[in-house]
Formats: sequence, structure tokens, C-alpha cells
Amino acid sequence: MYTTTFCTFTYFFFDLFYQLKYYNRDFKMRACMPKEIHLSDSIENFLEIILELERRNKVARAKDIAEKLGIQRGSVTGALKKLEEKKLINYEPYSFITLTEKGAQIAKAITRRHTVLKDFLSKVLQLEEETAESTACRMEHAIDDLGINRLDNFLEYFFQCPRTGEDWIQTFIENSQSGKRDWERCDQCLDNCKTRHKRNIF
Amino acid sequence: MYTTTFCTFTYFFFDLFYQLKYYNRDFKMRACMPKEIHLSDSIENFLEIILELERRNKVARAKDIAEKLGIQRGSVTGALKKLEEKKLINYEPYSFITLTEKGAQIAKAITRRHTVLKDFLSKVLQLEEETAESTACRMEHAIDDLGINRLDNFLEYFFQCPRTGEDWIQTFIENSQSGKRDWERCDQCLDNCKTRHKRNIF
DNA sequence: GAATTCAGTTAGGTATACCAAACAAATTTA
DNA sequence: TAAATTTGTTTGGTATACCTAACTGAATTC
Repeated sequence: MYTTTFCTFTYFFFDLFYQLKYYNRDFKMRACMPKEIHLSDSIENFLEIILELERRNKVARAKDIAEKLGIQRGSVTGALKKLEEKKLINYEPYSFITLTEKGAQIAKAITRRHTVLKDFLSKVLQLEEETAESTACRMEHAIDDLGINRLDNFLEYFFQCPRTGEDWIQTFIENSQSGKRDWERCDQCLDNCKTRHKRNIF
Repeated sequence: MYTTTFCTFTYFFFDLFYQLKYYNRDFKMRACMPKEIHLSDSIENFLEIILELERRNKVARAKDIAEKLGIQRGSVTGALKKLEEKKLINYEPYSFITLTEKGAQIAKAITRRHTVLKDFLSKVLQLEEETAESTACRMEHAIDDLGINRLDNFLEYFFQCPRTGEDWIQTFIENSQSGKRDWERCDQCLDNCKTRHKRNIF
């Protein structure tokens, strides 16, 4: 009872921080912060997909979950029971499935991790859509929120700062394909940077 | 028999490519390339640690593996048998453990993935040593060689190109802590870039 | 409204990856 | 060299995350 109240309390403050747009900046993890509950990759994937289905169809159905995850219908039932036990979904036999508050919160966090990672892989490393997608899907379980916040900030800054962005990527990719390094060009490149920036400002 | 010969053949060419310094550039995955054999995270971790122990002590011992992985000695025996079956280690009961050619090749690839990821996390995202280490340890199983090559190229180019590198990171970190964006400064910053670059060249 | 189809559950089985504790081989020490 | 210690193995668990196939409840069609 005491613990529950305490958790609700900390979650409340956590949400507050989140909503105050601190969410994509860094903040020191404090002792009072809710330590991230460790869930298995499998459970995290379930939550992610249930959120997606919920957004599309209001509710999730076992059949669709099975399809999306590429597993058998029978395997879904077992997992749903576990998710229900952990109070992450609202579920009873033969019913539709929805996320609880707690489940939705976690599902959103995982979806965000996925998006940020995929953006990095496709927009910066220029991996193919499909590769970026599947790699992000595996990496999303390995990185924590501190890391994701940094990566998110990195992406934002990278594409805003005149020194980096699209054209930097362009030269990076050319370079890694040819393997050539021509430092004579840098002077010109830096000048172009400046011109581009001025054009953007005025 | 036929399959084995075929594999040896493809591996030979793969090695050739590798040694011709193509290894940290991109190359299109061709049908003839050996499709990466999927190993579980657990097995990959075993290989990684055996390589580390081998490098330090010439051979690996079950006790040290157990310690490094934080598991019981009993669990190691079972895993070693599986690794032996897959011809990844030289092992018989009560003997020392060494990697086979194939095992070493995979172990090195995983170690490289680890190093590259950790470099990105610590040097670019500026995560703490420990966080970078443990995150890399989890992510190394999720990314394939194409992705790692890109990331490796990215890091190399990032720290060589005058537009990026240490000082870019500096401004990025300052920016993500303060949240401020001061585009007036950019002109000055680009000029500094140029000066630094000239200093480096002459 | 009975029959059919579809969706969800149950039961029994597999593989992985661990554990603890008893046991056995190898090594060290006395 | 015998006893004690260390190291490695075996055995009998547990939990997770799947599978297949039989079965049952719900929805649709005739």
C-alpha cells in the first residue's frame, strides 16, 4: 500500500518533468526517479505493437498481434496473461485488449526509442529503410532513456547546426564510398557552409 | 562435404575482401557472401569473453568465464558444450578452452562491434564510460556488419572533417544542456572552424 | 436458428539459458 | 603421498518464449 502510493507519487513528478518539455533534454537520474522497470524484449515488443494497433483500431486483437509479431495465436494468449499480471494491459479472456496507463507510458517510451534510433540509422548513417527499421527494432531494447535523450538531442542539433546537416551527410557518404580524403576542398566547403547559413537566415 | 567446401571457399573470398582494406568501407552484400550466421546474444557474449581471456592468459578457463559473465560455473559447462558442437571452440572436459578459427573470427567481429558502438556512445553522445560500456554490450547483438561499417566510417570522418570533431561536440553538449540556440554565433563559429583547419594544415 | 467460419484458449511439447547443490577431477599444500 | 582446496561437471530444477494441434466461444452466413 505504502509502496503503491509512493510509486504513484514519483510517477506523478516524472510526468510533470516530462510535460515541462524537459523530456528531450538531459536530466540527472535522481534516486527518487522511478528506476526503469526491466521488461524482456518480448514483452516490450508486445506493448509496442498493442499501442500501434490501439492507435489504428482503438483496440488490439490477439490475431493481429500474432500476425504483426510473426508468432502463433496460441503464443499470444500466454503473453497477454503475463502482461495482465503486470498490470500493463486490460485483458480478460475473449475480450479486446487495451493498454493501462502504465502500459501506455512504457509503450510510448519504447516507440520513441524506436523512432529516434531509426532516424539516426536512416538519416545519418543512410541505411536502407528496411535495414534501419529492423535494426532499430532490435536496438530499442538495449538503450536506456538517458542514451535516447542524448541521441535525440544529437539529431536535432545535427540537422540545425550550419556546420552539419544534409550536406555534411552528403560529403560523408561520398567520402566513405571513395575512401578519398581531399583536404584542399575543405576551405571551399567551409565557405559554402557560411553562404548557406547566411541564405537561411535572411 | 560439398557444403563445407563451398563455405570454406566463400569464407576465403570474404577474408580476401576484408584484408584488402575494404573492411571498413561499405560493400554491397552479394548473394555469394556468407550470410551472417545467427547466434544468440548469450553465445556471442561467451565468444567475446573467451577471446578477451585468451588474449590475456593464452587460454580461457570456465571459472573466469563464469566470473566475467556473472553466472554460475555449472551454467558455463553447458554453454561450452554447445559452442563445441558449433565448432566455435576447442573443448573437451577438464581442458583449457581456446577459440577455433571460425570462433575467433566471430569473436573479433563482435568485439569490433562493441568497440565502435562504445566509441560512438562515449565520444559522440558523451555518455559516461560505464553507461557506454554496458549499452554497447547490449547493442552489439542488434547491429549487423553493414551498420557497424557505416558507424565506423561515420566516426572516422566525423573526427577528421574540419566541420565536425571535438569542438562540434563541445557546442552540441553546451546546447543540449542550456537548450538555447543562438544563430548569431554561427558566423563566428564557422570562421573559427576555418582558422582551426588552416592551423592544422600548415 | 442451425451450420459454418473465424478468433481465442488450452494442453502438451521444445529449446534456451540460467540456477543450486552434490559430486568428481585436478591442483595445491602440508 | 595423502589431505585439503580449487576447479569443472552433473543432476535436477526454474522461467521464458516459442511451437502444434485440439478444442471452444463468438460472429457470420445461409
